[in-house]
Amino acid sequence: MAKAPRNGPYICGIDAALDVVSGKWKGLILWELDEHGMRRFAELRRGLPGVSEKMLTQHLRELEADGLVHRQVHAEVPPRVEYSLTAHGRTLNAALAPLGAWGVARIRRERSELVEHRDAAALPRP
Amino acid sequence: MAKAPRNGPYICGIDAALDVVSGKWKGLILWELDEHGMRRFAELRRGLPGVSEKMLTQHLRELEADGLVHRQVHAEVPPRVEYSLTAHGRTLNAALAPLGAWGVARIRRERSELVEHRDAAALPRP
DNA sequence: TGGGGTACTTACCTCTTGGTAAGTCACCCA
DNA sequence: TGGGTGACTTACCAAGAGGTAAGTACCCCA
Repeated sequence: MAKAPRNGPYICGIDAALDVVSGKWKGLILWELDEHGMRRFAELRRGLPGVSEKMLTQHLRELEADGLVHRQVHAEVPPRVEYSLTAHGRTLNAALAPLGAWGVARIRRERSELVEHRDAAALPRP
Repeated sequence: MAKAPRNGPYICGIDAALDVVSGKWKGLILWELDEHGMRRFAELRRGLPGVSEKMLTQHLRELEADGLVHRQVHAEVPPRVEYSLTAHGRTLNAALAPLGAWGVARIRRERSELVEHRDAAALPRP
């Protein structure tokens, strides 16, 4: 149940969107599914270095409950389960794109600041 | 210290952006500052129904440390402190805008589903 | 017979997030 | 003299997010 009643009512849209996206691996899962279109459980696990099986299933269930991810079970042995984005999931990812670009720019900015500091520290002492 | 080393390294941009935005009131604070341009501490507190003073100061400090919010102290009595967005804060808000729109659409969708369910429940039993 | 793969579930534990309540310091007003 | 304002800080506490480790059920391969 994890986060059962889906914290509402929301004050604004950001609020509502952050609610479904917040969770340590949710953004990465969405990104991974967007990149590959369709992924099996173990593929996702391998694609997200450090995720535990518990959190992966939990987040996938929440994303499914929120109508962002589609879960298709094939009645085979060994079992095969395929995850993909729903139409709503794809619109969410599209809305997330500018944020991702901002994040990339921020990482670049931070890294260049680090380099400046390192260079400053490397200067000979007067 | 709150979240001291700013969880890096990031796997992708979404990751980095969500890191600075996640926090119960961060999105609302950003939105409030974007709407009004400049706000005093008590104005923000009144604008965010339910926020505690502790969380408001903590979030504002983190946003300031992340270079998103500018904090101007006027040496007066009683003290006056004004918060506003930096250039980076404004670009973040711009990147957040599509997500906000998505959230609004989602709220509308959920509400209409609720109405359908209510109407279905209100049908006369056969 | 034992090891590995698939997709999970369950129990337990810890660390973080956020809430409550109170204290602070300087001033102004009644 | 006491209360109110402004912008905080501090101590304590509860809920929950997320990690670890083990168990499940079935099959294939060496």
